Amino acid sequence: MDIQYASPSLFDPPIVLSVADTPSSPPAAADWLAKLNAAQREAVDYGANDLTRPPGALLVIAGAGSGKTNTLAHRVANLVVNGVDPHRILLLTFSRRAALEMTRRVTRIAGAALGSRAALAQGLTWSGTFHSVGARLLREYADLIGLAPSFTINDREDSADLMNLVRHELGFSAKEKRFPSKTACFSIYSRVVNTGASLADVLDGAFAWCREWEADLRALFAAYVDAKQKQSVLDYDDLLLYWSHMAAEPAIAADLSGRFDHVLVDEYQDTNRLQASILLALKPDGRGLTVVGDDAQSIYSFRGATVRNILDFPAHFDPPAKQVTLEQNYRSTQPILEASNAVIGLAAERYTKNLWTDRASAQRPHLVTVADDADQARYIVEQVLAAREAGMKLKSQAVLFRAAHHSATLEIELTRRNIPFVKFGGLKFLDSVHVKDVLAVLRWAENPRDRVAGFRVVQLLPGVGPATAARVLDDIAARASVDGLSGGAREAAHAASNCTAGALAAFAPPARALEDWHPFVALMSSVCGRQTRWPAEFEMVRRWYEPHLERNHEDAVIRQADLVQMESIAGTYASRERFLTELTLDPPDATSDESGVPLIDEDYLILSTIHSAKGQEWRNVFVLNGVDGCIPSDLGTGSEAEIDEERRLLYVAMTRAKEELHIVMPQRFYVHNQTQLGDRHVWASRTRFIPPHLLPLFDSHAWPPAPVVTAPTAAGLAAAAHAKVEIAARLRKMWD
DNA sequence: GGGGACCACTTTTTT
DNA sequence: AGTGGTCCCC
Repeated sequence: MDIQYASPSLFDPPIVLSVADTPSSPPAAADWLAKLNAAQREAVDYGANDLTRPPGALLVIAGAGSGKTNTLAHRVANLVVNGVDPHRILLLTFSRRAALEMTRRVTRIAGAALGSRAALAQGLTWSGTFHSVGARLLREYADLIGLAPSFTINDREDSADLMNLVRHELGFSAKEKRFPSKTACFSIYSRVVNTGASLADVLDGAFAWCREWEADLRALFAAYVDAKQKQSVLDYDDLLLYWSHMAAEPAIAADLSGRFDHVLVDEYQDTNRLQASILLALKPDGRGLTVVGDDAQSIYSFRGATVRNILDFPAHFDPPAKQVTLEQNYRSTQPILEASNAVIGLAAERYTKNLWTDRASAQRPHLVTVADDADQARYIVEQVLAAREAGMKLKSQAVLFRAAHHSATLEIELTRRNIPFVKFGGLKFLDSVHVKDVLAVLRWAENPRDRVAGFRVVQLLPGVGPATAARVLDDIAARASVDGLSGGAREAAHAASNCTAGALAAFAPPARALEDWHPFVALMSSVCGRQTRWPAEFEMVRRWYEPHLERNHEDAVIRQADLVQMESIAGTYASRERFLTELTLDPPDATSDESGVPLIDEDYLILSTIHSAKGQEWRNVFVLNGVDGCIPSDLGTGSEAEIDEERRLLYVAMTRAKEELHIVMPQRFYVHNQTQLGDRHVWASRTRFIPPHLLPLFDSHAWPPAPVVTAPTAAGLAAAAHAKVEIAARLRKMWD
């Protein structure tokens, strides 16, 4: 089959490595590999210098801080040094940040080895998350698989909204007994897709209270899939699902897997069945496949990830995958590592190794008892500032927590004390209504069949509610189906675009919306017809939106500032489509206090959920709320498996620390909005993951320290008696 | 049919 | 704090 690549710009001209740079045996057994230990070296070298064909599957079990990223980067660099075309390497990472870091390192390492750094800088074009790579591939092959290339991607909320729309249409919202919420429906759907399990099994396992709705849910999901297809909209799961089906289709599979000689996957313990199936479809015999991970750090099972992927990996292939284990930890001091090992050692199921290190230290991790949330914040501020006084940058220090809201009190205290910070995880500014409103306009323009976006946009006008909005959308759809009947997916999309403007202009709005209707039609026809160049278009939408923002929100000024900031982000993307896609798949993951995002060179403290801290390290680490109910979260104690995942979370948090680790335990904390009792506080006890027999591994103390009662000593008084101090006289003198 | 007022409920983690 | 539902008036 002859594949025409839709966007050739994705492929930079292949890098030509000069013959002198690629000797058949790597230069002098490569001293650039000399710093690696034996196990790392084995992983890096495995099959790398056989130019005839890629080696069989490789599994690298890499404990926390064992130089995993470095090893993977060296392996990629080694492949390139040995002549593999970097364009033919697919590198799947967990986040965009990880992808950038990896590309940076590979460039540096391979550059040092080859002395042709500049050429390699643009080489690794295929690195990113499963989802973003999937989106790219799907756009290229869209025509072949009956997908409109202009498809838009729904984030979690959009997907739930669409699910809700369908739920209403099927009349499930009016059932006599309450039907599962849109979020619940969507979670169930997503879980079925990601785990590859049957609906019945998923319901039995994780959603027992929805068991009775199985038949209705099945009908709902069928209608949901139908709606997505009619609207040319994909959700996150579809990016993987379409990819996996595409890769299993013989006509496309050969071309697809032929594009990549090597596929490398980071954080393999956090992939799900669907992702594993994609890899197997790409590399059925495992040749050229490398996966790296650590089962002790698996913390994403709530999203369908399964450690079975990593455990069963070797046996998938014949001969079984080569396995290399990295056990030397280069990150943490020995006492920190010992405490972390002890915590993970109590897991019901233990798969791996104890990490070891030669970084000695006398300082055990601190286990600090404080009175409450407020004292916890004060303790951290005091310690952070003290460390900075001692020369440790704020950026080298991090505060980690189980749930995003756990840092609320600390954030207030930091703001009050003027300490800059950046927070990772939790709500993104993309989730706020005003940002979603503006994005909905752009998404609707990009894909006029996107009903969720259109529904939202039309209702921004005063006097337009769900009923009118539905009529508007029906008008547009009716027009589009007449005009677009003959063409394929691409033609239909174009036709739909024209129809939006036409149908809007012809629509008779309700009296209350009359005044706002014409500016709205003008905006939409301009945006749909691409009459304005890209970043300028954003400004146009923003200006149109501003009066609606002011009408609907008390705090319009703050929200306006967000949109202005977003406009400058928009300017960094080449097109509307790129902007929407990348923003949905890799949303900016940091938020900071109201002073705005700190400048690059400015120093700031890191606040992060434990999940978002994955793969990172800091010299000084504070873990908030080391108490039962927070770690483990009281919502995650249903089963032994859930508890173990919470334990791994604590393990991940602890192993982020290089030099100092503080686990802080407020003795009581406030619970807000309890239904019956209103706000109240509850007493908390130390996390169950640090039982009494582990206490010797920690340095336990309370803060603030009990005041030492001092009295003048007899000797002191005797000494003072010699010098009689005339204080009264001094006070008088002040006014002379 | 739109929308304001009021109430109950809810968020653990994220591509 | 924001959502979703219901009630009621325009």
